[in-house]
Amino acid sequence: MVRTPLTPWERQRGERFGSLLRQARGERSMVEIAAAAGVSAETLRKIETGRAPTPAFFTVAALAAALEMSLDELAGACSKGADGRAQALPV
Amino acid sequence: MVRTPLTPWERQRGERFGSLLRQARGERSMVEIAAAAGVSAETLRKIETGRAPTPAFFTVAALAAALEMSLDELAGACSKGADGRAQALPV
DNA sequence: TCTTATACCGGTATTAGTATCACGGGCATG
DNA sequence: CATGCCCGTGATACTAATACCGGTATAAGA
Repeated sequence: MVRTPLTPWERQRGERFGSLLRQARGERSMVEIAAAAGVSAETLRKIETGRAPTPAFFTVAALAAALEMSLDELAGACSKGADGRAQALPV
Repeated sequence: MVRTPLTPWERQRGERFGSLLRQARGERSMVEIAAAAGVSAETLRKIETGRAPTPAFFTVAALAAALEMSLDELAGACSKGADGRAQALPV
């Protein structure tokens, strides 16, 4: 095995991550944010829907800048469960 | 064109990004930091040397946590030139 | 009703990130 | 000098991210 396939946990984390972005987007359209971040609308959609669970760092950074949110908060929120409790990382 | 190849600018940004990580690592070994972040040492090496110029977001987040550095500062530092001046993003 | 805009979905193509394997350099110890 | 150990590196394999295309559904407006 050369590259570990994404675990279910990572996919769930991707879904939570996408939900946060969608929530932060609010009323604004996908194309608007995607254009502001310099990524394609399809990419933004895949990230928001969790179909791209581990996006590139600078892609996320650009989106966060377009949405005016903190990367640290974003990463912190995704390491916690939906109920807000801290979630253990897989070994 | 299906996926845009990385531009020279993006590769240079990756080199700066890696330099920052290596600098932050200091005396500690690659394996130590990689193990703490939960990634392979080779991956950390590629990121540090700039051969993986656009690493995954959660990979960077884990490394930043292991190095105790801020993601926002990291992203901000990479959007600036080596001299510290702000650098224009590509269109 | 017809058009338009937005978002979702499936498929496809291509590049890039990540992990495993194998190798060489430095350094200590026998 | 030989041996083993740790670190970093090069090559290779495989999966995932990104982008483009076409189609579909829904809602708003002319």
